[in-house]
Amino acid sequence: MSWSDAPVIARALLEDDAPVVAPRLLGLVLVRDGRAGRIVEVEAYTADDPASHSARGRTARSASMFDRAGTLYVYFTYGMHYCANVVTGAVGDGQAVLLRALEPIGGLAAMRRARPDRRDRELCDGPAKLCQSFGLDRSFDGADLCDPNSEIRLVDDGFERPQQIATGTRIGIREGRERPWRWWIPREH
DNA sequence: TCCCCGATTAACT
DNA sequence: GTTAATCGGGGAG
Repeated sequence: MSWSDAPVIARALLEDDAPVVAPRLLGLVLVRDGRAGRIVEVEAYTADDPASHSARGRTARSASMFDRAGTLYVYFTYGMHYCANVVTGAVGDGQAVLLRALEPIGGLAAMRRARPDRRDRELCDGPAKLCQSFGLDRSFDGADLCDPNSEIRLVDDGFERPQQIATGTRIGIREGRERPWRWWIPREH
């Protein structure tokens, strides 16, 4: 099945705690405006987690992180970058999975235009890079990834489950390092 | 109101 | 390995 006619995932797949959902997302496909990328690296964040934006309760920035599973949470950081998350759990939980890296599988031309002079493998190999390639900003915050008519969607193209999943410490955080809440599909090479 | 710093990236040495 | 870029969030006062 091609990603272009693949169905959106069932919301129930996301209605569990972020550390449970995160490895589940590996291999699924993010689709927006003719662009598609297979999820190859994720991190989990929860409300009782000092590294999470939801740790100190709901704020204007993190509000969508407390919405229902399948909501897209996009935040702005370092004065120039956006990062995208898939909200999980129940309404009010404040849990999400950060999309850290995708493998570009469709709409490469549009991605190259969004990130000129980069190698293809550098189009989506970072949380802010994938947002650049997909043109994501705060206007996408709150979108529903499980709505088949949504501008941005999460689909399952039948890709076989990854044979190997690696896990380890999350990147770029100070507190919460004892939680091995990063998962990725090891690069074939 | 002020001030510090970040779930990053790219361009250095 | 180090560091500048760049600015909004949110805690402190």
